[in-house]
Amino acid sequence: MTNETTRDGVKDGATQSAVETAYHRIRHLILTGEMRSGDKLLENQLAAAIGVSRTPIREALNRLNAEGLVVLERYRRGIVADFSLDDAIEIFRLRAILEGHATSRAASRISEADLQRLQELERVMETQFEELGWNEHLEGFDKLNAEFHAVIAAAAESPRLEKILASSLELPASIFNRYSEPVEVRTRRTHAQHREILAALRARNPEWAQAAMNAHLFSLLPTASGSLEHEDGAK
Amino acid sequence: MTNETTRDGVKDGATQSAVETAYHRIRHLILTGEMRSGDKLLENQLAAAIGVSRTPIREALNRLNAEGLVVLERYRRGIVADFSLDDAIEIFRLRAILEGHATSRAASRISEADLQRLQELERVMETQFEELGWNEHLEGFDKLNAEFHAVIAAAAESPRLEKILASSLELPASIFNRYSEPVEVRTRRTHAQHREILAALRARNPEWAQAAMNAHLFSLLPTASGSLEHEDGAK
DNA sequence: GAGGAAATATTTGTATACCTTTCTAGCGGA
DNA sequence: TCCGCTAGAAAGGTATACAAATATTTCCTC
Repeated sequence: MTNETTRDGVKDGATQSAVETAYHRIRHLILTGEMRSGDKLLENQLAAAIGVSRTPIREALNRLNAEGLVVLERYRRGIVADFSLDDAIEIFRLRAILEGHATSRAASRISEADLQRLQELERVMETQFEELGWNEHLEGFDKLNAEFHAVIAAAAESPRLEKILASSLELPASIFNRYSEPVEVRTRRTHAQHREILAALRARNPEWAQAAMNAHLFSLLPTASGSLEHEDGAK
Repeated sequence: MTNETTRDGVKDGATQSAVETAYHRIRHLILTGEMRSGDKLLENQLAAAIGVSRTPIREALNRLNAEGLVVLERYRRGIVADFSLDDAIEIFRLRAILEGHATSRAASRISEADLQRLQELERVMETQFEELGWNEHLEGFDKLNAEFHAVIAAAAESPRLEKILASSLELPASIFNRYSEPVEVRTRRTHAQHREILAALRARNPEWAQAAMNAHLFSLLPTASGSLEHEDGAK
């Protein structure tokens, strides 16, 4: 039940390739906010930092470029992509459409094991929230929440849909936190919504499941004019 | 509008990079059916054929792998992806969802120039069909039809949506023709549907436009059991 | 002739060298 | 001071060399 990434599970020795290493390292830098929008991505510098040559670095940057996380132009140095409010809105709208569809399909396909996994994930998220409070639970929450959504996407049994959700519609957590409602407002509602999605999946009710997922995502969707007064004046 | 295909144009304009050349050449080989599912993609062989080194070939193959057109496994030679009937159904379903959404957005955003471009494209398609007949018009049709859909996708003004439609949900024409209804059945209906989509866009009616696009795409969607009896016996 | 292990040939993965283009610091003139 | 220009430096693009792994052939045993 606690298997994280060992799909085949035979041997985890598997010596990750240099481009896999580079890809995950750079992606992590961006998604966690260690590198911010506009930061320069110099191939030599990254190669030295990660300990491989420029070749795998270039391959990793190209993948991240295709996913929209970095911007590459010929002969120009790559930079971390900038996400405007409009970008965030667009991503959430597309996520809602595609993840709603995925949830609908998942409702009639998901296995009992996956349902239990979802319940366990949500239980841990809520426990950590109660124990650690609003801010300290965030790091663990992001990871667990990502798996919660990934399990549902996988249960839809549509490999291209799963891939699009995992690769093309990612948003750095820092950007998300910048544009969305503050964590105090959305945390309790998120947990209630997760429980409702789980209930709809258990009931194997595609329409309900889709609607619940849509409600969840649209509730997080930032709006251009209305809901940003809470932004702190500093910065 | 965009003057693509500037092969060695008279203008000094932007000599295409080696990876762009390789990417388009290989992609064309696959989409037109010159290379079929399962065919081996040897880097050295492609490099020699296209006249560049392995480096840009590898970059092109990686892009095509991300788009789902080729399958790469570490240390194994790449092969042209295989598209099953289920794959074709999945792609058309996702296209319908996303392109329907794009058409809805386009209805309230599309420019007069783009509307005229769509009308012109449809006019040429119908003219060529009348003049060349069912089979001979196909090559030209595929290109014009692709632009018809691309203009609408661009008019939606959602760059990620446009990119997903252009890159992640492509299907080789040969595969499409294998699984879909024969050209004699679908050609006239396709033109009627294009006219309806155009009318809905002109009327700036998002719901109508989305529904018309969905009808168009779902009418092309192959079904697992019902609609393939027309397949000629020679299998 | 079949099966399988070792030897050989191919093929991909990575590092490095070299070329082309962009970036930047410094200079000179208005 | 502010442009504009121009080398020199820096960075990305491509070709090539070499290492690691796979694919194929050879050859032995039965």
